[in-house]
Amino acid sequence: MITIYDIAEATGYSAPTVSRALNGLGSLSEETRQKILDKAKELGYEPNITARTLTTKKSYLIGVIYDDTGMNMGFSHPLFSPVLTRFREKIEAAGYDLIFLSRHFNMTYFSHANFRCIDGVIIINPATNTPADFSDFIKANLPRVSTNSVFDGICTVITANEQGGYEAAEYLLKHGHKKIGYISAPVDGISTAPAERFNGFRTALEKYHIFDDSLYELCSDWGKESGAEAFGRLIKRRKDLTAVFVTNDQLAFGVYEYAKKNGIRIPEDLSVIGFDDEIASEYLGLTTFRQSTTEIADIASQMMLDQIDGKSVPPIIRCRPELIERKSVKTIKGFRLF
Amino acid sequence: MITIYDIAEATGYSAPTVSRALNGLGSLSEETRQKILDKAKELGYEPNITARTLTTKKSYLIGVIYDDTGMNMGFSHPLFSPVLTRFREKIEAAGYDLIFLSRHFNMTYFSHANFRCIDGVIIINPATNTPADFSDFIKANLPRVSTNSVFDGICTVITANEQGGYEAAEYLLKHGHKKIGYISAPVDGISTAPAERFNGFRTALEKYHIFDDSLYELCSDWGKESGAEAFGRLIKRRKDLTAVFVTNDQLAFGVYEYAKKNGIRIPEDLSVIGFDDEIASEYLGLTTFRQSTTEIADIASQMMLDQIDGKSVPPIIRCRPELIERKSVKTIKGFRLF
DNA sequence: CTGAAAGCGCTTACAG
DNA sequence: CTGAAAGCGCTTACAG
Repeated sequence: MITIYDIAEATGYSAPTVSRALNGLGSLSEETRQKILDKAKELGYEPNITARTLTTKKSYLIGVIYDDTGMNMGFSHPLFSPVLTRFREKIEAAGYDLIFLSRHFNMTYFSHANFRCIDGVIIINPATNTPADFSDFIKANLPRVSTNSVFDGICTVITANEQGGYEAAEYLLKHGHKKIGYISAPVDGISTAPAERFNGFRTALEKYHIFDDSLYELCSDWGKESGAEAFGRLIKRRKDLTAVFVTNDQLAFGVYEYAKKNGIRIPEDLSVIGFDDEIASEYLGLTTFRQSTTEIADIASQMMLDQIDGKSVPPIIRCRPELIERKSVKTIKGFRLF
Repeated sequence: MITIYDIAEATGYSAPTVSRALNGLGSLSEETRQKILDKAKELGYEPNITARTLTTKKSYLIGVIYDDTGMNMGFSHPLFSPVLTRFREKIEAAGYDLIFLSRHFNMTYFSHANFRCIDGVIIINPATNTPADFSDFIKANLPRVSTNSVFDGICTVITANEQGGYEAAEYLLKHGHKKIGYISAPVDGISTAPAERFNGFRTALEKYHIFDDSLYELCSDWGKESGAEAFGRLIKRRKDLTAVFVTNDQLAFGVYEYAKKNGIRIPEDLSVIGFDDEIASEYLGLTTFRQSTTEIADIASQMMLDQIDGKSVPPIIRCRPELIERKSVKTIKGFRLF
């Protein structure tokens, strides 16, 4: 391993001077700088971030909080996967590297962050088995951004879920539906999305005074089995339903399964709208919302870099989801709400 | 930030003694150790890996080579996603953290690895735009493992692709097919899978003297459009085909699309076998192979830890893929090869 | 424009 | 069983 001392010795300059030349800092004569740079190249010098971090406290490391526990999708998530990919691109282009934070060996996310001297943290999907606590990050004023859940004191870049819910209801209303159910993913304090989407949905229905509580059904988890069960409960209670809006596509897949087993045709007998636009959704022809992953990641990385630069950032930024029209919604003729 | 010097001062011992107590090294009296440990806890001491790495050259960092360029799936890949998830679990349980390696700022993967003082590297999916060169890793004898492509000098844990190809052909033969096409993903020197699967396939057909070159069709990339085009070329040339084995499910999806557009029914008119078992495959009823991602990741992490421990590891380990029977293969009656 | 000194937080021989 | 010394590779004031 070649160090700045090797370059210092080879050129006759001191280590600090070599350091300045390498970093383009201080006032050096052009000649000196060039000599040092040439020698560095000749010797195949490679900087050592570890040593630099020890003195500067800057690691150029961004911690990623991503825990699959309870989700069981690995990195194949319709929102998380593209957000992580794009965020990584942007953050690496700015000279930072991504490292996964964990909670092994009695460490908390925060102690792990300190252990690694990270410069910032992105919360994509925290573990849900034990409540994640981010207060330490906030107290320490570590640059931080969240891309899926709203946490007080953490700049959150997230889909305009309420608007999505409203648009879903409006879309169904426009297609002539009046009896519209809502199947919700768990409301667990981790993801705020199910409640937000429901709020928008409810607001739209209340506008026309057609909302009532028996339209709402809650799932125990985010998987399709859970969606099938919930829809079963819902349809038994409300046989008059012509449409259902589901928090996310996985649950909607469960509705498809239940429908298939029970001879309910989609969209002839039942219209469905989901959320997420998973890969399989295209194959099913499911009308659903696609979250603006590129926009979310771009803004999140910018918010991160801004905080690192000492700038203040807004507490929350909403990105509009896009309705992907396919063929799971039927138009009911002879009926017009608007 | 609390350092060992703070603990030393608070307890009256020296820094080296504190270090020994904290790390459980050297011969310390139980009393000393306990006093130091108690004080460390009381002060809220957290170790700093940066300083330790500088002296020990051990970072407890494993570099991940994962580049989406040209693949365009982000982290949502049927093989890579679960392998990365499981590998991460295992490696973190052993006290290591995962960091992504990139090639930004004129860095090579290797110089980035040195920059970060990583202890090992896992190659999941290297960038394909510029040929990745791993010779430096090998020369430096850095612990290394590859989970998708075979590189000389790098311990590779990979699916028994040839066996998969053989089994696919055998399965189709057993179901009465004799005219079986093969649609291959690009043979580009990065992924060895397409060629390996083809080899197995070819071996099986040659055994019964029914292989000929016009059964083979090569795709320009791994996407479904490419698969549709390739199948178009193939079926025009060989109208007698009753089945086709496709390197991977994405390409097989293209076959489905082409078939749908051209009134070819699956499996009535055409039997199809894919590889990967993507999520959408289940919805299509595609018979395909599932790679043993858990096994691959478990072995890969073990190989990594073994190398870190100075043990030697085998150059290559093959994991058997599992055939997932669904309904894309028809049995041709009245014909028996075996 | 350049260098001597000191320090970042930790560990490793070497003594005793 | 414990400590004084030195070093890992780099950067930051402080001088001149």
